[in-house]
Amino acid sequence: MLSRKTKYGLKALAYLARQESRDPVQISVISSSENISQKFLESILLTLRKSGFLGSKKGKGGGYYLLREPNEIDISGVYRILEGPIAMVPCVSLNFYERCEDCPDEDSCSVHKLMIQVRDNTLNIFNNTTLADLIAEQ
Amino acid sequence: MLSRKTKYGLKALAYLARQESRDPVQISVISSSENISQKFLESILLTLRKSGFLGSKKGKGGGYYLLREPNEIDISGVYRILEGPIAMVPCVSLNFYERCEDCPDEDSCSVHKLMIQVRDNTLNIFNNTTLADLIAEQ
DNA sequence: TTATTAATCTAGTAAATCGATAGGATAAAT
DNA sequence: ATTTATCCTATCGATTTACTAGATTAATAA
Repeated sequence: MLSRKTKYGLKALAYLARQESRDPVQISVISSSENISQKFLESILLTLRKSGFLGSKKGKGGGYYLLREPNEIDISGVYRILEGPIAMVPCVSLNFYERCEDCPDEDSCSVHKLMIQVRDNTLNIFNNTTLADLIAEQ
Repeated sequence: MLSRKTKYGLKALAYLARQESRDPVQISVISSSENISQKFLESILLTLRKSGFLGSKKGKGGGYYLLREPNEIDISGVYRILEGPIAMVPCVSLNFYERCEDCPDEDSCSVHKLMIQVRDNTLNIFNNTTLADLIAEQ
């Protein structure tokens, strides 16, 4: 299940991608447009700024803005920052690998092989979808 | 992320599928073979029995056994019973649909379209993989 | 300089979920 | 009657989730 954090983060990024200019947009504007708790969104946008997706400006006329073009920001990067591993089990994760304590041999594990398939499929979608695709009409 | 419950459930089912006969296998045998807490596995197998995947027999010589052949049990059914929805957001779930409070219009939601793609891909794998595939060599 | 504005940062918190565990009830075999 | 093994209910500590409070800092405008 996708956490609200990730969902809200993607929606906020899509909102910023839809703007014509790259001028700063206030948190309050995004939160009310997208029906997201302002304080919660605050922490999400902060995370996205710290990880290099967004820039920010304080004070009057301040807010958040995209640092790259929408077609240069794919979903996998955002997902990994906000949600964590794309894989359903740590033992098939490319970026967050951990072995399972219960599993003596990954290669003979029936669940392992299945989860690699799921990971590859999801990764394929996330790697090949950008913010520009998210906001495309139709 | 896949819960341990689902992972253990799949491993236990795969274990039973690997047996040559359909004679009952005790929980303790499965739990020690697969390194799963016995009490936890107990509750998982009970769930699988109640949902029609397993049969059981009490007393000496008792245990759990598959009610159908491994190639007749696909992953999606098991996953939905143990884990819940296959979709990453309730608003794209086929079996556990719920609308999002924050979303005025699903069709124009950028996350919605993305999550439908992920669901379709995962569903495709789960619908077309059976216990027989899980235990196949190589 | 001062006031205003809006992001930054630290902390905390209620509720839900997860991964178990305890212990007795029930049914089947010897 | 005794042993065996599932059935069932209840509980529990730890973690995660989805927030909220409130003070601080930086940028702009008066």
